[in-house]
Amino acid sequence: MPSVYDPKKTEEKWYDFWLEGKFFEAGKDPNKKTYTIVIPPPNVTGNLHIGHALNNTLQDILVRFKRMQGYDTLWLPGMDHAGIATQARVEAKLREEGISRHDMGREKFVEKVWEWKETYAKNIAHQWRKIGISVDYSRERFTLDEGLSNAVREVFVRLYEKGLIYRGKYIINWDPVARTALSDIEVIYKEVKGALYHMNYPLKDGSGFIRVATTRPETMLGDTAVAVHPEDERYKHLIGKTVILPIVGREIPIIADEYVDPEFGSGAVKITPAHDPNDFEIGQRHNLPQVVVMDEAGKMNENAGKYQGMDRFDCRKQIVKDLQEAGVLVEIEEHVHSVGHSERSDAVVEPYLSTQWFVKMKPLAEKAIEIQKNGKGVRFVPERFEKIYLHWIENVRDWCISRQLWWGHRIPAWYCDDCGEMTVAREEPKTCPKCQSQRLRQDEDVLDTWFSSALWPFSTLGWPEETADLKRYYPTDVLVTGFDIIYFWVARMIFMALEFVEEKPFQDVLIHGLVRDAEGRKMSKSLGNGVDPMEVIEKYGADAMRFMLSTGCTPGNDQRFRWERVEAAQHFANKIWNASRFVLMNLEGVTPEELSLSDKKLSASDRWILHRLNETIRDVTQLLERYEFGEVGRILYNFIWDEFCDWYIEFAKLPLYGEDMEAKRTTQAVLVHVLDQSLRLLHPIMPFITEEIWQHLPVAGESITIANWPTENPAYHAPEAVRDMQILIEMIRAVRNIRAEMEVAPKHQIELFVRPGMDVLPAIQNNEAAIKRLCGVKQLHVDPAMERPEKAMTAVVTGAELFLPLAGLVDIEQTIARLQAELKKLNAEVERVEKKLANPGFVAKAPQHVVEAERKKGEEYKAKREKVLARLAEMQ
RNA sequence: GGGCAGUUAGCUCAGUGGGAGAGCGCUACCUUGACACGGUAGAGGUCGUUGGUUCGAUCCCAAUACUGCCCA
Repeated sequence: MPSVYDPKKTEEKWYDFWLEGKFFEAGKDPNKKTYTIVIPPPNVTGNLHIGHALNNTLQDILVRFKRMQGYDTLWLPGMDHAGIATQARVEAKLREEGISRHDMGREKFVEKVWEWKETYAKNIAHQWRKIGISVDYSRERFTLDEGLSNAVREVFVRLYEKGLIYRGKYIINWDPVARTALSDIEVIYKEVKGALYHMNYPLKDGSGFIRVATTRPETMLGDTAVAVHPEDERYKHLIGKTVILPIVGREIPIIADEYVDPEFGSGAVKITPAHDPNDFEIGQRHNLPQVVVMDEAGKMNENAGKYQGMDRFDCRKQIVKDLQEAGVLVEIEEHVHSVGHSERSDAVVEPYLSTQWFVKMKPLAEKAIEIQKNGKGVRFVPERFEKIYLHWIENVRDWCISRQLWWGHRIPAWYCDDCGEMTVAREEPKTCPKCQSQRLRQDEDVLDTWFSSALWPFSTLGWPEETADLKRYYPTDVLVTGFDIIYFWVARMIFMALEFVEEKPFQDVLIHGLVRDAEGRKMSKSLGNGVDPMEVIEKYGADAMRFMLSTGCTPGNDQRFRWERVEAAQHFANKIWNASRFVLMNLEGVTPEELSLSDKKLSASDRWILHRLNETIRDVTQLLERYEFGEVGRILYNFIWDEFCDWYIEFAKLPLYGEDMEAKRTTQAVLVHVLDQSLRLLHPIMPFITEEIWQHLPVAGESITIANWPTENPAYHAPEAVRDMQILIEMIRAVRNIRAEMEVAPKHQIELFVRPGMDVLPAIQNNEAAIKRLCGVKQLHVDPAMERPEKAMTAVVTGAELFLPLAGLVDIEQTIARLQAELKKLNAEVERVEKKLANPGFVAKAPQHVVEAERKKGEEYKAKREKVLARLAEMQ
């Protein structure tokens, strides 16, 4: 084994090994309990970003953990066709070649997208294996594959038949760049500096004018009324009168409607029913005409008169100029307001009147709200996200599901060219059910991508067929995802599942944060600050990346990506590697039988590390159950590095290099056991390096991926060994401290006198060799009754006094200074404890064990202080 | 406007109703038979501010300031 761990040489090898062994395939043992996760399907067009790496790592940790615990684990992989995103990218590519999708036609274009899909799906699959995820590829799904498309149709038809899907002409959010409708949540509101334009609309009777204000003056071309509040004294006399719409010349009425806020602007508003959602509703109440003045690309249409063909923003400039010249526009006021932008194209969203398909949300939401409120709902981790979810689902509006795209699930509705009848069906109808005509046309639109994603937890398991997988693995155990798609995805999966499978889709939802850049900014293409997980793996290995991502944060919180942290994780991997090298190098000629721990005589350090291993097993297991990955990482890091490597291995060198064969065997057995168990505990986080090392161990089985998860062994419970080790460690540190202060060369062996109390005497006597080795001591004298040596450096530790007669080096001044510093600390501690114990409230009300602990501490501090004072008295 | 997070060592972040922690960085020493991606010893914080609850608050509660996110 080389002295530096090289992830590149090992990672690829083991992933192939795992696949060949089919360790990740579910369903091998019907007697096992199941543990199921469905992967949040990444968009098929694109690379996995560092957020996917985090998301996948967390799931992999859970699945590997449960697999080792003996569950029949199914982690089901798959990808999403990502309608707008994918289509936009393929269109952009075609545009470079000077082709539009309309040139190609629908069929050819969709074929082209499928080609792209194949390329990118391969790419993502490759990235999955690099990250090391333990998914069951035999069950991989794609949102547009046949089974899932059947599920989509089934759901659509059933909802339609129930009256929960309808088609109608409403104001929707229109993306003029992607030229499609959007749902409410695909609109992102941003604060934008704009202006409020005040205009005087002249009354028809010549008696003056009425002032209205707007932020979108170009929409005035579509005005069909002016509205005022019915109780507004300023305008009461004008209700029912007519104004002449400037430029257009259309006569429009002044109407009264409660919706108008008399406080805002002039208290009178222009009404554009075809270009504003509120105006649309007012228009419906008052039977106003709806004049659409723009086309699908955001250009002014034939209803815009001389502005026809102009872009909406150019038109705004021109119309402002014209209105100013006409004396209609009387004031322009700076105004900050929030403007909707398309989540995908970032285009300013246009409220637009058009015919679309909708899901009626209230009845679906009700079920979800009900189970959540009576405690049978989904458990959100962290809890606070439940409120966010509930608030949304309680206020949800109908969902616009039709998209004017070609890439996606085509809406299963057909129109008869002869009688106009619409048919919604699972299979394409041959003839019109009303007039028997064969001239049927399928609806051109496709469904919102999230419609199919909403079915993911059950459609991937075979629904609507009652498959064995669906029976066995549904509902899933946990969904792991980011808070940014709670509305888009989590909420929709829940209400769809409740409607169609009548059971919630997952027990828990684990919400994680974003991975931000080192400055805390969101990673984005436009900033170019994204981190490619493949680059991280290339440089540091997947294990280091996984350790860094999964242990770098608290649940639900964002984290910053810092290369130094990946480097630290890499160093940790290397540390484990070298500790393992040490163990393996010292096993020559040992048979696996000799490594059995039973009937071995254990030393204090053996019992100590085994006791600590027990505690580590307990903590890691509990923390994983609670999704506390950050704590798991820290605990394993500290146990392996600070306790196993820094102390146990150093203690182990003595028997390993010594003559006592029995002691040597014992140490070897403990080393192998602790290493084996540590590797298992670490495997879910760092799968590659743990498999690599584990396979070198004499106790290894087929694969660590299916090795048993460690459990506590009560036989190794040894709190007294912990106490002994604490004393030894304190002593060793004190000696090293003096050596460092006195600049004693590390190679220079010294003489050490120890005057222990009777309570610590056995611990010291039993470990004299270790003390000598770790302190660089050639002669060690231990005697509870010893006389203080002349001219010696002195230290006081718990239960013992140390004397170092450093010939020619003893510095009285420095010793006094150090003892005085120690005295100062002890004084402070004693004072703090005594003050506490002097407080009758504390003694009376604090828990008994806390008071006891304080008393004990106080006594120890005082005893130590006495010794320090005695030493000082002798020297001064 | 409503809601939710965060504010702890130079930096990035953990954490706990009872003696403040890690990684990186910094200082000194050390290539000691696993590891310089290392070892040993150290320096460094009135836990945002102000009140309250409590025997005791960095932790619980309230207010407040700043930062960020979500919703309208």
